[in-house]
Amino acid sequence: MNGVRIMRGLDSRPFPVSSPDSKARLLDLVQAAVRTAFPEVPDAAVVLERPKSAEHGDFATNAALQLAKRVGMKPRDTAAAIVAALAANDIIEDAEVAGPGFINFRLAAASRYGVVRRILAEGQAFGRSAEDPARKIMVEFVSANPTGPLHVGHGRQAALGDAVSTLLEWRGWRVTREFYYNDAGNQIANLGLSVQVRIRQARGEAADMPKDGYLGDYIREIAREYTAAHFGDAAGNNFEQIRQFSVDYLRHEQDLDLHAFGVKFDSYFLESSLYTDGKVEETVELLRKAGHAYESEGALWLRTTNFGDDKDRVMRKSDGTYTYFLPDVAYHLDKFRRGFAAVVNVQGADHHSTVTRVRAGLQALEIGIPTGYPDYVLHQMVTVMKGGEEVKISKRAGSYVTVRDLIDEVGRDGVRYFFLMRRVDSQLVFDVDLAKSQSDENPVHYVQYAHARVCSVLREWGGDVATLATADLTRLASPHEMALVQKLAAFPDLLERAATELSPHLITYYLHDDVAAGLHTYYNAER
RNA sequence: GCGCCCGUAGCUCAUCCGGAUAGAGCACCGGCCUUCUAAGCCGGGGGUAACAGGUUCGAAUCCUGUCGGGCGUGCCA
Repeated sequence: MNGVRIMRGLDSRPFPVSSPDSKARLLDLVQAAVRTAFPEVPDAAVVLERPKSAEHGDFATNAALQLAKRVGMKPRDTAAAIVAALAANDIIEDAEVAGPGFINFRLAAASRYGVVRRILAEGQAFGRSAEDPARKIMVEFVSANPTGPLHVGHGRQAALGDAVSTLLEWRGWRVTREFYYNDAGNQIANLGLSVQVRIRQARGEAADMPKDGYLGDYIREIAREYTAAHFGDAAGNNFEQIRQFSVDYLRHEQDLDLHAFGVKFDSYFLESSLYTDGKVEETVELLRKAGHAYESEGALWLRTTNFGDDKDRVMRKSDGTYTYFLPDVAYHLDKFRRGFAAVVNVQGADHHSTVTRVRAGLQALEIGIPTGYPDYVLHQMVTVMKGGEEVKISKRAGSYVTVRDLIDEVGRDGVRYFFLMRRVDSQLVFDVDLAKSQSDENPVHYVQYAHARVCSVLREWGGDVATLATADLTRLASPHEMALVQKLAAFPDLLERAATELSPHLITYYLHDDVAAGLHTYYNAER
């Protein structure tokens, strides 16, 4: 369990569904059979899986392989005993012992095609769960500093955060999407200074960039806007006003980017509010009271080594200002107090080191926040390919590929899909030329094309989809049709898994490899 | 040095809380256009899952080590 090792793991209990499906009924049957055949092992667990290969039936279980040693029988004999103990029923057409001791089940036609009726009846609700207001969860993502445009890394975060949120909603969670602005601290001061320098340079004055100044062209643009607006500060001397103007300007730009990307947040949280509301000070006090803070070399430290960190961390520097660490702890304390017992943070893997630190800080409060709070989805880095070459990204030098660039060139849906195609722990290569291409090499195109064909078929047919609910579905008996129906039946399980593992890429693969490929095969074979 | 992620077909990648013959798309080879998008379909070749050990009835999957790539390792965020 690589990518999610860092996560506490979400509660995977299934939410109640409207009516038990074939899988649930089959599971009951098999469990009963195991208890009948082997009453001496009442705790035997039965797991039904959907075989990769259609020739292994609709469902399979390895229960006999697991049980064989405990009951002192050969695996295949164990499996045969379970099959023999199956109660009479109308959903299993065939149960056979296969391979080393698997039991493969083939469903009766009525049960297998029941899923089609179910999809027709439930429509978009298929596979989803009703919202449970008691299950509140926050997904924090993007959280870019307002010091520049959103770049490709933020794009991956935006796509991931929004997709994870949607998956959780489909599984019944009440999700709050939140954006955290680091609008306090050094970087913002540098932003203000950088803009101030550009304002003065534009006036023909000599002014040097600070050491960590921002060099991108957008800084000149902000300087121009500020000068144009004037604010009675033609000389660019009102630093506080320049700083505020720059932050507001960039926040607005980021809002436009997110809007173009179709991502909406429920709330925005300003780091600066943690200071103005006294939450930073309060957090320090709580940590002191819990006895894990100490002073050394003029700084205030937290003994995070008591909570799994490899070294203690500075909370307040010797110059009296706070490191980013303390506001982070204060922020997550605030999330907890707002009633979010579950929180997922979507971040780039370059922030990996904060995970242990923030969790340690929350434990050090000793107010009953669970270990492993919050959960993290950490994604690996993004590189951009264009014209067969990697586009180098340097924030310092101001060379960039922004989210807006990608959206303008590729389109919103394509950009989102590309960002969701890979496991989060894989580095992602965004090939702009591929994403733009109208060819079957482009997975987005392949999926969209399948959808277009479905629409086309329905249009040609011209009938009412609702009437299909009463059609004779057992006529869907060709291998292509059966395979497609099986794929559709697997969707609810897939959805649950993708939500529990916070892994949207499972859905993109399903759409591409199973649904789109299945539809293309089906239409062309049956035409 | 230490920590985390990655290494699977020519390419891009799935599969990873151990299961059946390691899959998909593209690329390549051979077939298929009077009917809904040939932007497609059917068939075929292509694999020591980086490498070496270990655990197991069974390892791409778990453990150990080695090699290679990425990201961290701050009184920056």
